[in-house]
Amino acid sequence: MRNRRLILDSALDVFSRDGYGGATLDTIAKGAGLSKPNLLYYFESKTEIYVTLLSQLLETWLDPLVELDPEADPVEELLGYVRHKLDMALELPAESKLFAGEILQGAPVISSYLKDDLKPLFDRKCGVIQDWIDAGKLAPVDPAHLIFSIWANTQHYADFGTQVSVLLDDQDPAKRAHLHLEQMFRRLLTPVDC
Amino acid sequence: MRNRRLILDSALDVFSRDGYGGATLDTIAKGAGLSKPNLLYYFESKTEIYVTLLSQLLETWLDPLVELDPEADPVEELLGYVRHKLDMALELPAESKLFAGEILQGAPVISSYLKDDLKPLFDRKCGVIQDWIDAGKLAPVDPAHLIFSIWANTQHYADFGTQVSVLLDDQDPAKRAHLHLEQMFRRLLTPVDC
DNA sequence: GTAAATTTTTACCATTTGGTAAAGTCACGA
DNA sequence: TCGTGACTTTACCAAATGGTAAAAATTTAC
Repeated sequence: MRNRRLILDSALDVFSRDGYGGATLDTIAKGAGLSKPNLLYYFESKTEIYVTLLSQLLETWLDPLVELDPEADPVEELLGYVRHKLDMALELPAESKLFAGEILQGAPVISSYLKDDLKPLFDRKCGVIQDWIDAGKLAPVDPAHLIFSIWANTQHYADFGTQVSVLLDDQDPAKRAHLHLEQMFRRLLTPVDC
Repeated sequence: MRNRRLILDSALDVFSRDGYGGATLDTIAKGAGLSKPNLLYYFESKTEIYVTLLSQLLETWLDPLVELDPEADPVEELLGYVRHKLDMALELPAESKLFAGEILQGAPVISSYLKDDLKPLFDRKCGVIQDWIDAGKLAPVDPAHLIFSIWANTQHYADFGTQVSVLLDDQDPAKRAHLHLEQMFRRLLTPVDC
């Protein structure tokens, strides 16, 4: 069904721009080139569209964290994760904004996902990072807050993209953002012994 | 006028929780202990409440950045800024979320503020940081992206507070967040010559 | 104590919104 | 060619929402 894709594409635009409460079925339908009742032939309700969108998002969104390989070189592995997350934020800002909006409003829809899926993965990866530190392959950092700061820094370029654009005179932030984050996290993570 | 304050307090709650589009005058009025028409005696429209709230917010929000003193010790001055911003995020999460929601939606209300007020201040402070670097008192960093990363890391604890709470099992993140950010930015900013 | 000004309530209203019913269109296989 | 199932349109509805008019209540000033 091609129309389902068109609807979800349009809905991603609208929900990420106007928030759940500000989005209307008419706007979404128009964006997909359909009438509202026609849209409701493919989805039962506004909420169902929103939930579908978030579910699909979550599947791919956490993937980079899953990939974090305990066997690889810790610093490079984490820097690769930073790069990957930054690229995702720069290339898929709407997805990032949709997620941000949902969390901002207290995660009414995905709170059970956070507890049941994200939390165990998060704890596991905190363990991996702690093991790296214990092995002396990584400077001692707080694993949980390290992950928070990676998320915060990368998603900032999507979620606060409007502000970033204004402050940088609309120059493309990608290159300098990459360099800055690489520098920051390399310094933080490289074990010192000089 | 005490009722105006009650209305703004309630509106801050509602707007930051439900977003502009999701907020309703009835909800705001109920939160302030008033009826909707009574609320509209004090404010002309929903938009006026929202704009008033944002204006008041912006006044105090940027203050810490204004205070950044070119004469002080660079590393300690910037670390003090980080601490201050983190404290604000932890103590006034609703304000942070209101701002985040506005930027997330493309800053429809405050885009002129960003261009006319924030941008000049931002450029000035980038200059200060660059001077510090040129004087060898700060490790070479990209000033603009340094500020972004300070904002990103501190506001994260407010804007994504829901997620943080879930992942940390509701333990208070304040102390560890402070330690982590201090460590991260100290390493990034301290000039190396060993 | 009373008139004027301020504040609050009651009763509305037009529009928007999420959603439905049902009639119509279209492709396609028998 | 007819029927069947998938899809689309038209016409609609009840509830919610931002906002108004005007009367009623309350406070303030003299």
